[in-house]
Amino acid sequence: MVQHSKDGQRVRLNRDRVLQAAVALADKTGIEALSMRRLAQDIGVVPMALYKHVANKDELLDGMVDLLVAEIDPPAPDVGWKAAVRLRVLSARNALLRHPWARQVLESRINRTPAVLGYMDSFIGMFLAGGFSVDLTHHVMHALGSRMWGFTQELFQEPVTRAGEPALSPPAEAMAAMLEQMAALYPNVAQVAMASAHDDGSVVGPGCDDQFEFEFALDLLLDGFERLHAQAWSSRP
Amino acid sequence: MVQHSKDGQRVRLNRDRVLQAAVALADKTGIEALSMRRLAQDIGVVPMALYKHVANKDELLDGMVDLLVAEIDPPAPDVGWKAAVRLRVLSARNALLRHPWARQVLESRINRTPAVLGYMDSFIGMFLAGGFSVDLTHHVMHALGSRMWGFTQELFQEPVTRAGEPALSPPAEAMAAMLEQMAALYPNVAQVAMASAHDDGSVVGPGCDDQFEFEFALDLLLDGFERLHAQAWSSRP
DNA sequence: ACCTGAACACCGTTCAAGT
DNA sequence: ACCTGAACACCGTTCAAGT
Repeated sequence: MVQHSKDGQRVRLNRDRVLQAAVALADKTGIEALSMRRLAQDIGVVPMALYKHVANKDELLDGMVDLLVAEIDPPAPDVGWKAAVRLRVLSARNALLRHPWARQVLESRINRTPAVLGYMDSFIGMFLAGGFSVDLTHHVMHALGSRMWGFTQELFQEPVTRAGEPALSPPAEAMAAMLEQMAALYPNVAQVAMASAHDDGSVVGPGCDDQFEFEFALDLLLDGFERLHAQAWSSRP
Repeated sequence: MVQHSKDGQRVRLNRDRVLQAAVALADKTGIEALSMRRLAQDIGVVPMALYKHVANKDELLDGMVDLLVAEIDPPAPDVGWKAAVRLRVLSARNALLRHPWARQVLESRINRTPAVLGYMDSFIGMFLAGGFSVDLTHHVMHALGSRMWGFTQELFQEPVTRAGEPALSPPAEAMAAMLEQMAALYPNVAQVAMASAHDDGSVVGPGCDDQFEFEFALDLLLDGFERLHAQAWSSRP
């Protein structure tokens, strides 16, 4: 993993190399396996060498988020606020799908680096450019919440499969018995799960189309925003 | 912290005492400070004693979530689905405000203990009882997402103040200078922040009414659900 | 200026031994 | 049956020393 230049000399470590390596490692092994020591080992350097380029692990994580933010598309020009917001949120979502660690990192910390503030600023700008009042924009941003980052908490989330381990599932009969017991204990969960499983033909698993669910909620909110804007809604009485 | 019965004998440790102590410790010192070793010390027992009552730290966290779920009110009878859902989500939110660690714990793991599944089941039951199709209920649950747990990612979240440390803020002139710089770099953020600060008279801080923002988004979604239900919306073409 | 080694104060968890 | 002590394989980070 140590990078060498043509003449065999070590490439000098710098902040960007550290952050890129951290993202690559987190992508590959998951966020729990990302430690300063493991990262250093991956780069081919002693743990303490990292501390010349990031102050501590928190700053490392901030830097990783900054790299993620840079992957999100800028607002599309001339498509109207609604399409612009929609496209951008879906672009953020795509960035998140490429970096599964990002959701947890975004959720577990206050993110106020210049890159993050810049993203939020240009996000707010889409509503203002669409003629939204500052007041409505404020509340609408809150309503979007984590959707602005391309995620919401998933309801029927699958267990995180560590990179490497295969997700081994119990044999079919055991599965059927489990389902039966589930249906007895949690009839409503079962009903919803059955219905969506029937739709897409998968018997096990929730059989949800994540993308559909995400856009369903996103559009509900966007439609709500549109309605409020049309009626010149204000939070002030 | 060691509990003794009247005759001075040690009260026998059990799973519930461990979980209660864990919740109390997390409430008091924050989730980062909750370690098996620290918890054991708090209870007055050697670390390994805990492992007779919880398999590992993950199970401890699951158990803590179960205690939280038990604090959420059951569905209110005879008020209609919309009021029932609204009340329950706000009850979940209150439970979360009492236990600041819960949001992170809920977000960082798959929660599928019987207590959690029971909560989800009865939550789904509110929509079904309101005449929602299984299909619509399914998507509506996804749209609620983490709002079902009483939270969404807060946009302008304050830094977490560790229990104990005072939140010291820079002097007023430094603050003003910072705001000016902020406004130059992130004009849209500044505009939104200024407007809401003006509303409630606070100059520093975002000046958001969390409760208002939460209910704003919640009601947008609930209104959207109502509209879809009224028009017999289905995800199947 | 940048990297290193040794050390400190922590983790979660195992195992074999105590009562 | 329940608790203990010692040990293992990890953490993030400090400090003083090397080149």
